[in-house]
Order: sequence, then structure tokens, then C-alpha cells
Amino acid sequence: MKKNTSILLAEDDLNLGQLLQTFLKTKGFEVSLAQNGKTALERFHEGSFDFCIFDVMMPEMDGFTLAKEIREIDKQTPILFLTAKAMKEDKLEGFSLGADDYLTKPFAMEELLARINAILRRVDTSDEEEDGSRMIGAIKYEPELRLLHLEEETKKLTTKENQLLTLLVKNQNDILDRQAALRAIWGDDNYFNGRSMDVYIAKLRKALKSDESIEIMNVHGKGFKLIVKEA
Amino acid sequence: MKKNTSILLAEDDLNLGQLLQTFLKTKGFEVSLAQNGKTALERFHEGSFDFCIFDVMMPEMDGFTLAKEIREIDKQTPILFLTAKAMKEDKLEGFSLGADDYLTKPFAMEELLARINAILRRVDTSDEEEDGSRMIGAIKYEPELRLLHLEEETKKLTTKENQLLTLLVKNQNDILDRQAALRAIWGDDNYFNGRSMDVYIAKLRKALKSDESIEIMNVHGKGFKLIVKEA
DNA sequence: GGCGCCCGTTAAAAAACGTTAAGCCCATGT
DNA sequence: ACATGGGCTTAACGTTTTTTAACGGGCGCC
Repeated sequence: MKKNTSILLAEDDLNLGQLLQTFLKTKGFEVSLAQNGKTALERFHEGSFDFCIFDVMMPEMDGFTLAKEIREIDKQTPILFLTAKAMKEDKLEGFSLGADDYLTKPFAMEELLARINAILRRVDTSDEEEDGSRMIGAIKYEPELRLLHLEEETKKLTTKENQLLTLLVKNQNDILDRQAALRAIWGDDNYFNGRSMDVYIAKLRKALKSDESIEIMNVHGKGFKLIVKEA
Repeated sequence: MKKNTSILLAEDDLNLGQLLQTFLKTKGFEVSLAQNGKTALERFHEGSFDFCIFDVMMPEMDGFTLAKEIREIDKQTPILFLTAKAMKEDKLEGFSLGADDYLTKPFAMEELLARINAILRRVDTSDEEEDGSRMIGAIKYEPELRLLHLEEETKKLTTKENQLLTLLVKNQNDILDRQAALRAIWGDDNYFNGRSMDVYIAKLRKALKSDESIEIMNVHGKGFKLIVKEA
């Protein structure tokens, strides 16, 4: 059973936003609509999305800044920009931020759909299963359901545990920057949030300790690295 | 089981970057993607890569400067440049910096793959094992896991110990320049960092003293030299 | 041979991280 | 309203990692 592709849509114009949302829903997507960049960013870090559609001009936080924040810890998820006018600079800046595409308003619904599908076809190569789960060593992890399937029990993760593990997995075998992670999950990288994160690292280590080949290694002063040793 | 060859890819255009990353991943490589030269340099010094692909034009630090920095302490790891236009001067400068090959954009994925494999076949002469470990005298060293297997115990190295030992090993039987090492690991070669490095040299000497054939020799005013005497 | 500088080593200080437990807040059911 | 419980933060204490200090020895050079 193929899981629904979930889209994060950030659009301040509620008219257009809802129109797009309903349209995409009829096409079989799950769509979460945010009305400004800030809530969109929070939503992104809470949830688990396969695709992003961001309006460039938005209150609180514009689409480009939003994309930049997301790219600090996630270089995978495709982002498509909606831009009001055909501005050359806009296009250039967007692409340098790792946009996978852009669309100039006004546009046809069908064109949007075509672009989305094209990008998804091109990009989808992660070691993620069809149902959204993935393996960490011998442990099955379902981010959307916040479940960790261990030998016997199957552990329910809390929001924060899940966010942190998701980031670690996204950066598997690579450094997850401490500051970036704090900004992504806590919104601010002060001392106390840092201590809080360390507590969650301890929790995750305990949860994952059943598989000896998994290690959350600390890189002093830089961050953490999820290592999965080869068999 | 053959370890995945790990590639450091520095490319500011995330579109192209991700495209290359996913392509190379499907071909069995481990790919770490950095969006500018500076983070790429940090990543290089922290991690352990078998191959580098650098875009020439990048923000923060361009590909040539990046290569120059790396070549100060690593003369082995192959570097392939991606250049926008076929500029003769670029090529010349690149080769003088120790580039192993070039590719002019746009290029075919398959060609990139062919070049990589050609270089790896040609260059791979390191005494590195298939699993990424290597021997220093009679001591087994696993840089990615930061482990040093001595007679009885197996010592976990700290981040800094590991970085320094990696540099020494890369320049085995050759001088590791003091200033270059400081810039590589500490980012700055001031007095205090220098003293700090001396402390780590002492630590490594102590750790390696179980094997009499290994010596970290000082070359006055120049740097250090890791010497492994023949049996 | 004396003097400055660089290095060797050990110890102390400081910073970062590891872990456990206690406290706090908020939602929920009674 | 009151208790209950889960989730998150803060506190407290321990350990590890890194830096700085301190002191002694070696090297090169006039």
C-alpha cells in the first residue's frame, strides 16, 4: 500500500491557498496549509513532508528565508516556489537555495501537478520504504507514526525524540550540526535548550542500544553523528 | 564486504548537487554534500573521504582555494573539478593544484561515473583495507569509528586525537607541516593552539608506544613525521 | 656558552557532554 | 476542582574532552 505523499504548502493568500489545497487533495496528496513562513517552518519540523510549495512573498518569514532555514538540516525534500512576478533575481536566488522548481503566478493547476510529479519522480531515491518507514540497522523506524520497532516491544517516541531522531537519520553517517539542530527543533540554541537536547540524545541512545551496530557519536563542539556499522 | 567509497561533493547549486548525490548513491557511493567551500573543508577534516568533487565557483570559498587548503596536508585523495565553462586558465590552475581530472558543465552523469572509476582504479594504492581501516605498524586503526586496536584494549580516540592521527597517517613517513595541521584541525595557528597540538602529540605517542616500531618524530621548526620502521 | 625559541610532558582549569532524577506544566478524566 | 499522567525542562552530579599553565629540556645561532 503506497503511502500518500504529504505536501507542506505555505501561502498567505488564503483564497489561493485553500484552492490549491483542495485541488491537490483531490489528486491524492495530503496537504498542510500554513499562512506564513514562520508557522510553516514549525510545521515542517514537527511533521514529515515529502514536498514543499512556498510562496515567495509572505508575512513573518518569506519563502526564501524559509527554504534557507530548512536547508540547514534537510537537503533532500524538494521545494517549489510560487513567485508573483517573473522576476529574474527571484528565480536565481531561489535556485541557489536548492529549489527544485518554481512557478510564476498565475499558473494552471495542471501545470503545478505536472511539475510536482516530475520532481518527485526525479528525486525519490531515498532508502525510505513505500509506507514512509525506514531501517536504522536492524530497527524499523516510522517517523510519521513516531514508532520504533525493537526486538520485542515497539516504542512510542515523543514529539521531541522523534524530531531529533529524524534529523539524525536525515544526516546519517554525517554530522548533524548542534546549533542547526537546536534551531530546527527548539528554535533557539541557548544553553538550556542545549542541555535539553543532550538529555534527548541520552534517551535515544538508550532506545537504540538494542542494536549494537548503531551508535550516536559525539563530535566535540560540532554536533552528533548517527553511525550504522556495516555487518 | 567492501566498504562504500565515500565522496565529498561540494556544489552550491543544490539542484545539481542533489542530482549528483542521488545518482552517485544509486551507484553505490556514500556522498556527503556541502554547499560551499568552507563547510566542505570542515567536513573534509572531520570525516574520512576517498574522493572529492568540487565545483570551481562557490560562495565562501571557491573550489581552487578549497583544493589548495586540502593539498597542504593531503596529497593523496583525488580531486575532480566541475567547471562552468571550458576555461584554459582554470584547467591549468587546477592541475597545478593537484587536480586529477576535470569536467565541464554540462556533462553526462555516465561520464562523471566513468571518470571517477578511472581515477579510483588508477590512484587506489593506499594501504587501506576494504572496510576503511588500516594498519599502523601492528596496530589496527579505524578512522571512521575513531578506534585504535592495541594488544589488549581497544582505545577510543577523541575528536582531536583522531583528526591529528589521521593527518599523520596521511603523511606517513613524510613531514606533516605544523602550520598546515593547525589550520586544518584548529582553523588557526596561534600560539595556544600550537601548545594544544603538542599536548595531543604527547597523547598519541603514549597511545602508540605499545608498538616499538612506531615513532612520531619532531622536525624542528617544521612539523612532525610519523615513522613506521620495517620489521 | 649563553640566549631565545621551540618542543615534551604533566597537571590544573575550563568547557562540553552523559545520565539520572526531580520539578513543572498542561491536558485529560473524574 | 482535583488528581493523574505524560512530556518537557531544569537541576544536580559525574565524566570526558579540550585548553591553558607551568616547568624543564633541547636545538640552533650569534
